[in-house]
Amino acid sequence: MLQVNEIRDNKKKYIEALAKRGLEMTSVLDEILDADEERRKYQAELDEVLAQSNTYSKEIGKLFQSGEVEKANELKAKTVDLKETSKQLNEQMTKAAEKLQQLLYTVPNIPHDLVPAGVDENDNFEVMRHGEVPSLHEGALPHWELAKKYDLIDFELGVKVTGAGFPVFKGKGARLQRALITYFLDKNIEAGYTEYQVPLMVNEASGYGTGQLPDKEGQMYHVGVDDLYLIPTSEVPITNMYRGDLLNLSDFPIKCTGYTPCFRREAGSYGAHVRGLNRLHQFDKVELVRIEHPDNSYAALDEMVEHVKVILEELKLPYRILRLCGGDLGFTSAMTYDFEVFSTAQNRWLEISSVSNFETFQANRLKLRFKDKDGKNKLAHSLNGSSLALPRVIAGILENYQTEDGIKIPEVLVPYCGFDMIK
RNA sequence: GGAGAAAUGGCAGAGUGGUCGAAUGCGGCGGUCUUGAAAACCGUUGAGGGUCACACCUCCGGGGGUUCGAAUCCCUCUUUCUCCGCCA
Repeated sequence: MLQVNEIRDNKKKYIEALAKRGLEMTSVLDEILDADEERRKYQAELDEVLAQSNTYSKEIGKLFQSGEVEKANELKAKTVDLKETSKQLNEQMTKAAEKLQQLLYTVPNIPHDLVPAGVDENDNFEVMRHGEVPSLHEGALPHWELAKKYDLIDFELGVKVTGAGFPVFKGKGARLQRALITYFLDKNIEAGYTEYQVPLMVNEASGYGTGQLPDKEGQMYHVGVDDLYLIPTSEVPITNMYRGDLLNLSDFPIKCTGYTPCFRREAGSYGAHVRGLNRLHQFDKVELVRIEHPDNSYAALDEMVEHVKVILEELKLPYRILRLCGGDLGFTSAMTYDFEVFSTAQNRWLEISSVSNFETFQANRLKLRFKDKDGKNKLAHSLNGSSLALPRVIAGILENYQTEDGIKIPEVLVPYCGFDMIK
C-alpha cells in the first residue's frame, strides 16, 4: 500500500511511475487526495469538539472535589450537545478514512526508475543469459512424458486422490525433489539465511499484510470453517512474522529462508502451457525473504540475484535473467528479476525464480518499521525471491539432462540423491 | 471439550473512576570519566494523527457499553497461561 503523504508530495512522480505499468491513475490519485483531505477536515473538527469536552470534564472533576455540586451539574448539561456532535463527526471521519483505505488498496506499487515501461512479457528487459542449451538426442521428450517413462510422477493418481494439478511424486522422482529441497536450503543457510518452518495456513490479517488480500482472494484456497487461507507462497507466513514490529538498526539484515508447499487455485489457467509440471495447484518452493534498511535494499536485491545465479550455474541449467517491465510487474513489487530456464524439449523458457524488492509497499501494510539513526521510526523495505520453485527445476533437469540411456543427475545433487542416473 | 487466571510502552512490570500517556527496572540515545572500551554517574527516551511550528486529538489485546470523565466498571470476542479430560 502506498503512503498518502508521499502521493500528496509527489503526485506527478506517482502518475508517471504508474504509467510505466500502462495505468492512467490520475483520477484515482485525485480521489485519494480528496478522501484524505476530507478525513483530515473531519478529524480536525472532531479533535476540537473532544478538546472542549475534555476541558469540561476536568473542570467538573475539580468542582466535585471542592464540593461545588451545582456548578458541576451546570457544566454537565453543556457536554450533552458536544457528545452528539462528536458522535456524528466520528462517523463521518471513519467513513472518509475507510474510503481512503479502499482506494489505496487499488493502487499498485510504483516501479523503480530502472523498470522499463511496457505492457506484457514482450517488453521485459533481458539482463543476461548464461549456459549452453544442450543439443538433445533424436526423440527427446518433454518432462511429462519422461516422468511417465521413468515412473517419477503420477499425475493421474493425483487426480484420483485430489484433482488435476496435484501430482504424486514417486520413487526417484520423490527422492530427486527431496534432494533439491535440501540442497537449496543448504545453499541458503550457507549464504547466511536462517531456516524457518512456518504454518501452511494463515489468517486474514496476514493475507492483508503481504498484499494477497483484498482482491486476490480468488487465488488462495480458503478454509471457510476456520477462516484460514492456504499459503500461496511461504513469503506470506515468513514476512508476516515481522508484522507490526519496530526493529532496531542492529536487527538488520534479516535473512530468512523456508521450504513449504504452496497452494494456488490458478483460476482461469488452461491449455498446453499448463501441462505436466508447468502449472500446479500444489507445488514445493524454497523461499528467501529479507527485511532491510531502505539504503541497503537494492544491494540486497542484487545479492539475491547473484545467489540464485550461483545455484543455477551449479546445476548447470541454461538460464536468462529478465528485469520485468511495468506491465508484467506484480502488484506489490517495485522491481522484479525473473529467472527463466530454457526447456530444450519444450523449446521455451520456464520461469523458475522471481526476485523482488517491495520497498515500503508491504511494510506500510504490515506496519513494519525500524528506528533510524535520527531516532525516527521509518518503514523498512521487504524483499523476497524463490530459490527455487521445485516443479520447473525438475522439469528443466529432466528435459535438459535426458540421454538415450536415461536421465543424468546434476553432479551437485548426486550426494543428496544417492544415485547419479534415472533409468 | 470442562474449570480458573491473565493480556499495559522496544522488553519486563506497577497501576482498580478525575491530579494516568501511565511508576520502576532493562534496553536505546546524548553526555561526564577513559588512550579506547566496560563499569559508574548525569540527562533523555512510547506510538499514530494533526500543525510551518506549537496547540490539540487518539491509543493500556479487538469490538461494544456505562459515566461529565475509563488502563481501571459492565458485555462480548480473540489470544496466552495453569489444572482436568481426550489425543498424533
